Amino acid sequence: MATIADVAQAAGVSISTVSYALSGKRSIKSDTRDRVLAVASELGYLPHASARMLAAHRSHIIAVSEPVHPDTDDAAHMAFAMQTTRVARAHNYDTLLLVHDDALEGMRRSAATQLADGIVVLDVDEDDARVPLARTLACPTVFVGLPADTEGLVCVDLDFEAAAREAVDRLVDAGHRQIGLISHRLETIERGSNFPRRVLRAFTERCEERGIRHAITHPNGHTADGSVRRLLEQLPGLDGIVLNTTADVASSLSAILATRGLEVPRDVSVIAAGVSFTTARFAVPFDTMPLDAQASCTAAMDLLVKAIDGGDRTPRIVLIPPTYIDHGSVIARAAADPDPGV
Amino acid sequence: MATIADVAQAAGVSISTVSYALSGKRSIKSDTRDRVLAVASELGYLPHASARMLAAHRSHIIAVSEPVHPDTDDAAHMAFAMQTTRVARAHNYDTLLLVHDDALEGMRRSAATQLADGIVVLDVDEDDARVPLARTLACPTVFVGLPADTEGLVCVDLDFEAAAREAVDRLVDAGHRQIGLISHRLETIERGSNFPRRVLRAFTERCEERGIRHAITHPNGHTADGSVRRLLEQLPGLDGIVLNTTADVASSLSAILATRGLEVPRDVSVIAAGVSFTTARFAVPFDTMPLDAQASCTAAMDLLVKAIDGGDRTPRIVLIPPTYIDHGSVIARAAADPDPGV
DNA sequence: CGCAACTTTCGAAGCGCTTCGACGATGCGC
DNA sequence: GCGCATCGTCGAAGCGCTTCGAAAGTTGCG
Repeated sequence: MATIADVAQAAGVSISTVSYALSGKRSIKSDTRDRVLAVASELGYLPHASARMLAAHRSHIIAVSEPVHPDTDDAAHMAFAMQTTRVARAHNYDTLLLVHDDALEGMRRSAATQLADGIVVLDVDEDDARVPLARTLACPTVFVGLPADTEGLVCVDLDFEAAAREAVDRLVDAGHRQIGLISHRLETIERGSNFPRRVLRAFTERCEERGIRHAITHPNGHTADGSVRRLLEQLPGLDGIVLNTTADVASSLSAILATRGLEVPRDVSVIAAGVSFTTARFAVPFDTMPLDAQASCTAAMDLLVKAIDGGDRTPRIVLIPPTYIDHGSVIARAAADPDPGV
Repeated sequence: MATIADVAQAAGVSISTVSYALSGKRSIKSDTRDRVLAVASELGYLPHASARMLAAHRSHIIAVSEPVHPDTDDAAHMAFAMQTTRVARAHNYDTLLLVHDDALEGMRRSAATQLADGIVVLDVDEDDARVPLARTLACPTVFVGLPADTEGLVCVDLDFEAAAREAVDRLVDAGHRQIGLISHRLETIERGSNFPRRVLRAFTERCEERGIRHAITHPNGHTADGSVRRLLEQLPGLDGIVLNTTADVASSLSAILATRGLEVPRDVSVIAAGVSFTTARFAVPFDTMPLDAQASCTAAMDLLVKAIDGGDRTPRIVLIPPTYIDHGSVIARAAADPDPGV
């Protein structure tokens, strides 16, 4: 491996000149700089990572805390971890994956040893133990997801409330009058996941504001079987469904409605809101406002880099407005509002 | 952050004594050592990662190359990345995630800058560009998966051939006489994935050795719809199915067979071989020989650590024998072999 | 009692880089 | 033509740790 000393010698300049030529932190005469760069690339010189870290007090590594519970939705988590990594690279950072069963230990260690310049916390629970920990760490930290107490934190998340409201509004504006919400399994919610509750709350509020009959159900297995039955019991004239659930439940919905003679969108309109899978490949693709890993991770990384490089650690909550993707699963009903609005 | 100098001063010894007391690389009188350890934990001392790396020529970081193609099976990949990380921690290594679109650049960089002590290459293609690259790197590398040319490499993989043979044997021994294989989509195979071909080959060979009628099909969508139709065309008396395909295709199988009046296992026995999803939660759970991330990653990490710490870089191929998990989806047929064997 | 052989601890030399202060060389104004 | 600011470069001081060699202090044996 070539060192900076090799480059300096080959280019006939001092070590510091090479360093400045490569970093651009001081001006170097352009022909000297060109010579240094040429020699460096010829020798295949790349600075030794730990030497650079030690001298510059900067590791260019970001730790990603991704805990894994039994009911973890692997595909969704993967997307976030991958996106975080991809976005980090765009900022010239590498990512260290922390999945140790004790997520706290990993965060503490990578902060204390200064292995990481910053931390991204994924899959945040309502009452997440990583929240109080982050408050004690000197290491800049960004949460992707909203814990209950956000005091002093930097958080990024999809605006689930807005997604729920928009789903209701779209259905109501298109003339729907009996709307059901298929939520996540109760165990998921009880385990502490936060966003399903936010959707529940906003859904209920908006339906009530608009004076619409509504019902909520939680699947108990991995299909929409029981959910559909319960919704129809409560809303015999069910004409709209909002989905905020898992991929397996959502993908089973059309077939299960079909067994009751209901077709999407002919009889029932469907909108997925704040879901982490794509509905495009379903037999009947549903309109969706996805929980977009790319948007969240990009915003989170911007904030993190700003905190690391710019020293701006102002606490803040960034809610990402949902994007509506139309797949034709919502149609206007006979009793449609004369002014569809939106 | 406390440094080693702080610990030394507080314990009234020299820096090197602290270092040896903590590393155990030289003997230190036990009461001195205890005092040092006590002071260190009292001050919450943890060695500065990059200083340690620089001095010890060891980063305690392993790079994990996980490329992402359009048809990537996210959940399966996640499992491997997570398992690798977990196993690495057990060896006191952290993992750096390399998912940059140019996987080669990441490997080259982390090796050249000595950011990583070793590399784990996941999701290996038949003709993987990372193979020739690894041969040029000084950094110990382990492949999880088998490329076409394994010359000089260290590779770990499930013994897919054995899994395919065992599936055939189990079915034949239980009296099945017309066996179909539902493989992966052709585009996946053409993209370069290796293991589907190994399964195809071994399946065909074994069926011919045992003189059994057989057929192979590739799904073209995300359900088993067309596959079942094609198999039944070729094998009207189809009584056994081997699955080596994706989760969505597999999970749709029972329902699709049902539309033809076929029930598992009453009419058709099913075995999944070398699949990366769990069949336990299917409506009808299938017997399976899973592609087990934990087994592969553990074996890979053992080899990698042996290469890093022990300097043993002998090329070798480790094939992990499949484990058969019985869920009752195979039953004996009328024409059963008098000696079920196995 | 003296010397060899340990045992225990220390000092100092790096690891390869960044960065600060300084120094000679130029350019400019008066 | 002299002083002053600016430019381009260099030397050296770390960053916090590991590790080698050696210096004390101890023990054992002839």
